[in-house]
Amino acid sequence: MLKEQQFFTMLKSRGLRLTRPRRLILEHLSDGGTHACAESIYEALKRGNSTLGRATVFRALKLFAQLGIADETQPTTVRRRFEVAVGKPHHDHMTCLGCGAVVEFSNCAIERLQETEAKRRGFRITGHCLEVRGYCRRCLKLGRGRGH
Amino acid sequence: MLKEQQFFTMLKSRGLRLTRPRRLILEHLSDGGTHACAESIYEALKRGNSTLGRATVFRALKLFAQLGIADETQPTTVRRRFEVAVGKPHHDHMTCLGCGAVVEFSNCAIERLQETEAKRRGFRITGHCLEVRGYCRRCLKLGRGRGH
DNA sequence: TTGAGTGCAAACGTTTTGCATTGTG
DNA sequence: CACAATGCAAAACGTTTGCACTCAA
Repeated sequence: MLKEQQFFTMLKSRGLRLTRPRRLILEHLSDGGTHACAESIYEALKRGNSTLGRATVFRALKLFAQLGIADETQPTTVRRRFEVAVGKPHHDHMTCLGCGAVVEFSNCAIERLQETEAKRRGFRITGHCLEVRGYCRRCLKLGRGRGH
Repeated sequence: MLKEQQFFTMLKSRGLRLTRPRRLILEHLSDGGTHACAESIYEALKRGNSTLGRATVFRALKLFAQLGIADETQPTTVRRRFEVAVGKPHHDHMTCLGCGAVVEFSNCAIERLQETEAKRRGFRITGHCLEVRGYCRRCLKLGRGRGH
C-alpha cells in the first residue's frame, strides 16, 4: 500500500504538489476496492467536499496512471474498431505507451489456457481481446518507459 | 470470406434488406484488411459516395456485430476504470454477453506466456488487460448464446 | 407499394481544455 | 510569494437518436 509520505516524495521529485483533492482521490481509489471510474469517485467525494470539480478527478487519475500508481482496468478505447469475423486468424495486440505503435502477436497456448479457465466456470467463449501495454524496443532505446 | 449471397440470406431471414451502404461497408471492412473504425470507413467511402451518412456506418457496424459477421477488436469502454497498481493481485475478466455478468479469473501461465512473447519482441510490459467475451453458465442454461 | 433503411442535424455521455482563482511549498 | 493546481463552464470527441425522405423487395 502506498504511504502518503512516498506519494509526497514522488510528486515533489517532479515539481508537483500534494494537494487535498489528490490525497482524497488516491485514498478513495485505495479504499474503494474495485475498479472506480472518474464519475463514481467524483460523486462519492462530492458529498463531503462540495467544491470538488470533475476535471480535477480526471486530471488526478491521468497523473496517477503516469506515475504508475494506478492502472487502467481496460485498454482505452478511443474509437471502436471492428474486423471481419469470418475465416480470419485471431491475433492480439501489444500497444506501446511511448509512441502508440501496435505490435500484433498470437499464441495458441494462451488461447488454450483461456479455454481451460472458461470450461472450469461453465462459460462459453465467443471471442476475447488481449491488450498488452508497455514500451516497444525502439522507445526503450530512446530512454522512454524507464521509470515506471 | 463471406459471399454476398450468404449475406443477403442472413439479412432476409430476419426481415432485413441488403442495401447499397451495407454492401459497401462490409466490402470495405473485408478488403481494408485491418481493424477499421466507423470514422475511417466513413471517410473512405464518402469519397466515392457523397451521400453516405456517419450514422449509417455506425448502424451497419452494430448490425454486423449482432449477426456475428464482425467483431469488435477491443472491449467497449463506457467509462474508463482505474485501480491502484501497488501491491494488488492482478485479475482478468470474462464478460457475459447475455446478462452482463463479469466473472473474474487469473492464470499465471497466461501471464508468463505474455512475458515470453514480449521478450521475443524487445517489448517491456507495464500492464495488460484480457477480456474474454461469451456466455455464462446461467445464460447458456436459459438458451441464450446458442446460435454461434 | 410498404416499411426497412437512409442522411441529416441535433442530442448524448464522457473526457478535455481555457481561464480566472486558490493554496501548496 | 511564485506558480502548480483547482473549479467552473464551454468545447471536444465518438456515438446515438428523431424524423422526414428514399429505395429494396
